[in-house]
Amino acid sequence: MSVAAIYKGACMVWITQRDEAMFDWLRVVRITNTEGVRWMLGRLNGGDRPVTKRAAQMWCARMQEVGYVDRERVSGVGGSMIWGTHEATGQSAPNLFRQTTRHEVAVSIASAHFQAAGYSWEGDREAVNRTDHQADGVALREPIVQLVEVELTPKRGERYAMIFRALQHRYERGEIHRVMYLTTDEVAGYLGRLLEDGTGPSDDTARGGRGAIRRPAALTEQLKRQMRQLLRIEPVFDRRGIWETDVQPAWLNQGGPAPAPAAAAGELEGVRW
DNA sequence: GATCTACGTCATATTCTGGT
DNA sequence: ACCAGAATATGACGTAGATC
Repeated sequence: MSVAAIYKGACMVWITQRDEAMFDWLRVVRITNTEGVRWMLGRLNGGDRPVTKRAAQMWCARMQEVGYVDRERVSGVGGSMIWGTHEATGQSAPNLFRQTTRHEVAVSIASAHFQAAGYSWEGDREAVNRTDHQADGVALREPIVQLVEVELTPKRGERYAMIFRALQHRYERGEIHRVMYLTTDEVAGYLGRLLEDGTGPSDDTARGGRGAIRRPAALTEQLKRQMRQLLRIEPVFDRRGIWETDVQPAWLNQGGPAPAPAAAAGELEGVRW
């Protein structure tokens, strides 16, 4: 193993391949928290379990001491935000107070869980046009290509209709096999109703920050049926966007190989998940 | 074997939050 | 503003493993 010793005053910190792999991961996800570090360190240590919270904190403290990691406690979020410094990742520090930051941290936790379960993880390709959709990440485990969406607040029904059409298009082209929605309880309930009868939530619970969500007339029966096959919805995040657990959910190892899109086209019921 | 880092557990300190 | 409890971070210490 290639190991570099970094001296900072009287303190010496070993930078191992594992640490460099952590920096690579931080370059992809940009920002995370202690939970994400726990699972990624566990994965890079060669296991499928997270290290303890203390170990993750110690790793952050060591890397912070030599200037490779920075962190900050943010009021109301819970825990510290953690990111790689410019020296470690070549990227500038993230803005901790953007609305999307909580979402980015949640995506990083999802990424860490998938990788701990043996998937590889990469960012989705950019949307090719206005009707296309870029997911939060892609979890790969040969031969299955799984898009991952982290959904902490519900979108408008019309927006979902557009996204679902884009997902179905990508599925039919053979680009992807499945889509996993990792959500809060609230969003899971909303999406579940949306895919069942298209009614969506009552107006007072269906606020995505842009007013009440109305009935999404654009969601056709065919699209709902297609999405019930293509999507899987798992409510793993709490209201803060934290997914805190020491055990991997069973569904990370469920599903088996997906059928080719051509085969699935005529035989949709119950084959993909 | 000596020395050093990594990581675990337990105890303690600090910070945040919600109620009065 | 103040207080109590919860959440989170930190410190101390022991053990394991790597290196010389």
